[in-house]
Amino acid sequence: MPELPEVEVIRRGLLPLVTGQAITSIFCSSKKLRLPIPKQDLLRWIQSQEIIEINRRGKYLIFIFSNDAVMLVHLGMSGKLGIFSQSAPTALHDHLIFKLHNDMQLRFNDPRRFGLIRVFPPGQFSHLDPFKDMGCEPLEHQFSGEYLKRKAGSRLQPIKNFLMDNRMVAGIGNIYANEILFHCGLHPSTPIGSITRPIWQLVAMKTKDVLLRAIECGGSSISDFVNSSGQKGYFQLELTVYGRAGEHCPRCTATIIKQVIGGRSTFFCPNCQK
DNA sequence: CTAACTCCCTGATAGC
DNA sequence: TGCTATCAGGGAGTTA
Repeated sequence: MPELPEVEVIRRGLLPLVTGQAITSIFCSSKKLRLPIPKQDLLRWIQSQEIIEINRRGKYLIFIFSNDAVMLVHLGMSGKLGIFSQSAPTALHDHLIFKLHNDMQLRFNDPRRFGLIRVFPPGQFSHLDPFKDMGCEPLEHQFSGEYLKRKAGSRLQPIKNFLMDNRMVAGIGNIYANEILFHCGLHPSTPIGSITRPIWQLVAMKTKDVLLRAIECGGSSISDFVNSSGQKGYFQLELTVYGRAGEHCPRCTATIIKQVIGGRSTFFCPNCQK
């Protein structure tokens, strides 16, 4: 389940392999992802164009092409992007394949089809800004305790739901919300309206720490991008609480608890997180 | 206005 | 061994 760090690692892994490459042909499956794959727009605007850069906003990858067309890719729950040789056999659930000028292929594989591919014709991207409601990038300067406090207001919402709300903070999913709150010593149900300025500053700092550390972990396995099994190991980060119900807290002797908060599995140490 | 729920989808796993 | 039930969850949409 790629969240901001995984998406960033994928971006960095792909960059040196695809920038400057023209798309010589495109294969699309007819299966619907979150939305149908825009086959006609891909053929019309992306085919034969060169990849100029790849950016990221939250969990979205933003491919910029030489004609100024833009393709957004969201990996959903199970989406993967990888570079393969032409001779590598295609896999079940390969939904989009770009054949590149250097005879390699960029493949998008997504078993659960929660992913999303969108194409913006040249000049249309900023016009229809799909990120207008998205919150701050947590690794950018303006993401701060002040920002969080302002967004939170006096509402009763549990902080975990708040951190996972992409209108508040971009790119944080269930796993990193759990990890961040552990490192803050905050109970996931803490009402955001009750959180003080210094604690918001702690949240901002720990959010940056956890995400940056995860990106660094992923960076060490970037070489796995070119192989027939796609990228693996971009999940090398040692998770402190997520998925560890019943195990001992690494900081004290208490047992980590699993509880559903906001419809999602939530893991925390009942002793360290108050 | 917020908050809580539903749906989309397949693969891994638990239970029988 | 082989079946079925359950769970995983991002984001959009709907309901309360």
